[in-house]
This record gives sequence, structure tokens and C-alpha cells, in this order.
Amino acid sequence: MDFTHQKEFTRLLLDWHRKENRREMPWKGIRDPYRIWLAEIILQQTRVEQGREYYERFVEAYPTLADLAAAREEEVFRLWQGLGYYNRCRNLLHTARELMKSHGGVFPKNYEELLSLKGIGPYTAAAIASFAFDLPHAVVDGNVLRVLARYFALHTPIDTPAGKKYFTRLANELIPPEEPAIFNQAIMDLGATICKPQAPNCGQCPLNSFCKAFHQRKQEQFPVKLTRKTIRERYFHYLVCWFGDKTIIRKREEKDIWCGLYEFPMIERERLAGKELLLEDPAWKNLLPDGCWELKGITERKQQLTHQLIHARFFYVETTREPRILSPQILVQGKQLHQYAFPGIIVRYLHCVQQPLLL
DNA sequence: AATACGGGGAT
DNA sequence: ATCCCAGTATT
Repeated sequence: MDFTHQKEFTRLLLDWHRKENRREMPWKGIRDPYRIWLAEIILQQTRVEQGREYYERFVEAYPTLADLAAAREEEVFRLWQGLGYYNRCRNLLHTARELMKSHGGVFPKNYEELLSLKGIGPYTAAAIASFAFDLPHAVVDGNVLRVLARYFALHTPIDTPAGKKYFTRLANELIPPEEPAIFNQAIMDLGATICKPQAPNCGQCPLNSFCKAFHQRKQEQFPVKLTRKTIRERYFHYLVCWFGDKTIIRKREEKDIWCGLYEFPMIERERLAGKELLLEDPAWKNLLPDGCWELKGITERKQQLTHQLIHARFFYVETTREPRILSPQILVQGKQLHQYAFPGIIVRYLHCVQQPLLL
């Protein structure tokens, strides 16, 4: 590959990082691979400010890999509640246990073995390899893609496997083998603080004298993406059935959104449905024996996900007889609900509507 | 190669 | 509303 001003890129970036502001983060500069790993998993597709408190929470609850591996899954998911991308949480625990069981509780010290672990992809493997072990692997995240696409004015789309490979190879040409961690830290800091997605601060960018996109005043046109978007609309109907101070929940195990979280008995339909149709459905009818229940209220909420818009309708019902639970449903007390992790749409519903029952 | 997977902040 | 965030797994 032939790129102009490669040498200047690395030199100016490191010079800038040596003197300029660095964002303060609890995981910055640490060498413990466990905590680096934990931070990187939390930060996948997550803003630093959103992830920070989750990191603190996890370090407090599980100071070491062994502590995390020994934790109950329900508890770990409860700590993760609200962060999104819940497979990260499942893989986190899986890999913690895998490391304790098959690796003597020690992180592998090379890129390939790190990459083979569940939940660790190219970015996270490079982050652990460089930050914990000083290995010369360049991280390639959204910041890096943007900085490189602009500096070299590269039209290669960043959101394809081929594009990722292309930018990864470039980043690995630029990284100085003697201080990979500093380089990785610096390029992400630059992307986050100066080479921002919108309205980049090119005027005070340390690289502006060699930045090809800036020279063309086209910095906003990079990076190039193959935009595609289809939003699916879904209609969830929840039965919030109270028998005294107890209600029914179940864990979402299917391969779908919110896998691993809990929810109320739910019927999905092509469109919003009324109580007449839903209460005829065997799934709910069997839970509510004739004549001993009463519908007390209906609440609607929406939640926008990346590729789905969820319309939820909550049916608040009280019964005078104990519902006939079918596995994997469970009957829990309202005051125990806080032990389980729920999707945001349910958390907000409970918070606003069901306060007295939760105490 | 395309798609799914969350939730929140910034504009 | 739209974009994007210290990405990864699956099909």
C-alpha cells in the first residue's frame, strides 16, 4: 500500500498525546488484563460516560477474574441491566469461567488466543494485547476508522469486512512496535476529542497540516459507509398478573433481542391487539382460570432499538387464585423483582406504574 | 457480505 | 429524526 505522510502521522500523533489532554478513565494505564478486558467488553459500542459506572460497579463486585467466574448469572445480568447488547454479558461470564477452568485463571498473552475467546473480537484482542502485554497490535474501532479515513482521504467503506481488513492493515503499518499501547490510546483519544464524527475540530488538530481530507475541506465526507437501514416494527403484549404480592415472569432464552433478560408473559402479534383477542390466547387463558381475575388497566410504551421499534402494551391484571405456572415461568414477589434484569421498557413501566407493589 | 444485537447522548 | 458510540457473532 502506498500512503503519503505515514511517518508524520505517527510522529505528530504521539507528540500530541505526550502533552495534550487525555481523558481520565479508571481503566487507563492499568496493566491487569482482567480489568482491561472487563472495560473493553463494557465499552463495545458504548460511550465512555455510559460505561464508566458499570465498570466501577463490576470491579467493586468482582475485583478479580475468579470472583466474576464464581458469580451467579442472575446477579451478573442484574449488574449489566440497562447497558444493552446482553450477549456481551453472557459471553463475559462464559469466558471468565472458561479461563478459570481451562487456562488456570490466566489470560493468554498473545493475540490469536485472545481472539479465540467468546466475546473477544479483533478490537478487544488488540486492546488487551497492547495495553496489558505491550504487543504491537493496532486497535481498530470507530475512532480509528474515522481518523485514518480522513487523514488519508480513503474512500474504502468502513462497514464491510474488506474495509475492516484494509484499515486494520494500515493501522498495523502505522503502529510503532516499541510503544503500541501509547499509539492505540492516542489515536482513540484523538478520534474522541478532536476528529469527532460531526463538526471535527480540525483547526486545533495536531495532524491538520498533513490531513488529506482537511486539505480538500472534505473532512465531513469521511469515513464512507454503505448506509442501509430497515426498521422492523413489533408489537409485544405483556400480562402483568398479580396474585397478592406475587407476579409471573420468565427468562427470554430464544435467539432474539433481550436474550438472558426477564419479562412478563408476552404475546407478540402483527399489530397491537385488544384484550378480547389476547385473553383468548391459550398462553394467557391457562394462566387466568375463568372468573377469578380482573383487568385493572392497560398501559402502552414504545422503545426504539437499532433495527426494531417495539410497541408494548401492558395488561395489568389481578387474580384471586394462584396462577398455574408453566415452566420456565416463575412466580416471584414484587419486592424480589429487583433481583432480575429486565429490558428498559419493562423497567420504566414498573417504575412508573407499579411502585407500591415493589416495596 | 449482510444482519442482528441496546441504550443513550449529541445535533 | 438521525447518527454514532473503545464491536462481535451468526447466517
